[in-house]
Amino acid sequence: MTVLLDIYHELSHAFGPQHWWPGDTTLDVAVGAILTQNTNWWNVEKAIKNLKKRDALSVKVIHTMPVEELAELIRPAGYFNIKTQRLKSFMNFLMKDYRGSIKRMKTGGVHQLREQLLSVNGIGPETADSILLYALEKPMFVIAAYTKRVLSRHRLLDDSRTYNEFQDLFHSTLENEVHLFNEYHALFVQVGKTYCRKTKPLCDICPLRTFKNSKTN
DNA sequence: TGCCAGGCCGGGT
DNA sequence: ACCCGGCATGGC
Repeated sequence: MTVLLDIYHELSHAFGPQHWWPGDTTLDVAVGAILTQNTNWWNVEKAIKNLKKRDALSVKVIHTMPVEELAELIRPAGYFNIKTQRLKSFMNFLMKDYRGSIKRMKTGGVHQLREQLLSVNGIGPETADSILLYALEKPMFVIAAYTKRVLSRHRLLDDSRTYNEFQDLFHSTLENEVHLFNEYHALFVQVGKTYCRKTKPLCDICPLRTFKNSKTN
């Protein structure tokens, strides 16, 4: 019925299950969401590995650790000075509002949680929604640069639309289900990386080429 | 080699 | 309300 659901099925068929953040703890996911801002996931994995090796993937340890030491551990993720501050801000928030336990966020209402996350310095809409969806398992659709690019390349929604307008499109035309949103966002990243790069796009063999100019509502 | 990666902030118009 | 420079490592 809806084009967006058809696109999901096409991507799912083309790429299969994405299983982002499988078996990771709630905190692993949230830390990963901050570290991966404008950064290749491969670099983030090295930083996460460094943290785990030092038993530093915990709210209290990151909260307490000297910034120089933390920066050194997450260096491979890039922007390490700014991301050190962002991790610190996030842990401050968890200590202050949730007594240092991110799991305590799970009982909260999704809209209130989103506002709280957005108020943390260093957490914007995509990072907040990634934490809500992948860490707290709330049905919040995540919009990435790839999501915008893929949809605008196919003339389904203009790239100049805002984050919230892109998000509303998914929230209003799809069932708000965690599993669907989880897979779908990951699939947009996958198809974007494979066929929708800024330079050398492969539009002629993209699995979504037949959806060009489709109406989205 | 240069460009890019699962953004966000702060200062300027 | 936008627009833009800065942030930084590692892979292709």
